[in-house]
Amino acid sequence: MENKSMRVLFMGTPEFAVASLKRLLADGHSVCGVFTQPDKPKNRGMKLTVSPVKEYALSQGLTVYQPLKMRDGEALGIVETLRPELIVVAAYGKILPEEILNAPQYGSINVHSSLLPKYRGAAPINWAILDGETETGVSIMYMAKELDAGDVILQKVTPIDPEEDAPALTARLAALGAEALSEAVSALRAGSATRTQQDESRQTYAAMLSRELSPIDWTRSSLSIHNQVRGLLPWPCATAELDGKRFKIFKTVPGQETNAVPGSVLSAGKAGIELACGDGRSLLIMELQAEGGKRLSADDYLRGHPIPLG
RNA sequence: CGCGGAGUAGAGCAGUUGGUAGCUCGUCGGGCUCAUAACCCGGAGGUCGUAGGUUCAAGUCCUGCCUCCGCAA
Repeated sequence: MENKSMRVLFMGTPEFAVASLKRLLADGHSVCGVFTQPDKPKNRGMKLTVSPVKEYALSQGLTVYQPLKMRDGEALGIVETLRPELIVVAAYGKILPEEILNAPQYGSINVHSSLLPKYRGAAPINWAILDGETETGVSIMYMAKELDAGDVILQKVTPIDPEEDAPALTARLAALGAEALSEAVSALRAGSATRTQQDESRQTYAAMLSRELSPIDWTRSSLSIHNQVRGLLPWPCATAELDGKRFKIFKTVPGQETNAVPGSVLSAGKAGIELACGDGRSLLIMELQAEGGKRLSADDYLRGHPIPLG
């Protein structure tokens, strides 16, 4: 067992990355340090928020580093001091310079939640859903200077359920990613890891999400709006205006055929709030949240807030 | 101290200028119907987030605290 373990420097920030860090520890690797984004004032009251990776790392007694910049030499200094055999990056949120990537003898690898070369970039899971993809997966690849463009070591594919939302898929891919990472590290250690160049002609880019993507355009198809709702969770969320108020929409179900004007409310009851979309079909809102209110099922919401049809 | 909204029956809401706490749904009992997320009748269920204060009287006004949420990041 001893000779199978690696001295690893881990870099990651959100919940997605925690599964991979956990797996490295469970596999018996020696995690010599953890890089994560600096604590930032966030949320209501601008409270200082600690990243999920930092929280977990500290609970395991690991040493956490939160360099502000990757290129001022300080980060490289830390890496040289730690002397990792391998750097593992999972949704760290910072671009690493080549000096750092190439420092470890086994190099640096990344856990990316898409089937590269598709969906390079910051929000691959969300965009896969937004685009209505029926399958996605995780890739473990070497890190190259260009973002998410390095040679792939291995990939794992998984279907996307038509009702699955981004948080659910993220959780599954985090587990799948940890699994793939585990295999990749073993292969690297054993010298049996392969590397496959990405087909640049097929690459697509998953840009960061923004609130501009939120407003629902009811002239679009029922299905694409449904994808928008599932893909934009947990942030920035699809939003709709109903009865003059703005709502976050959390869950929808594609409905029936209709010839009503897009955006009009066809019914509002136990089954949900049914609106007409642009492709002659309707969409049922099942879960929503008004400003200042909490997340409610359409049924619960309607009890205290009748919505006029039309 | 970034801005703002909210805590009232199991759930969602209303409660006007302070004066016996109300609505919809659910729930329980009964009835009606071939039938129904149907309809009718009746009942149970609330220390109004919490601690104080003002008052003859506080869900309602004032102050502190707790919790939840929208915006902004």
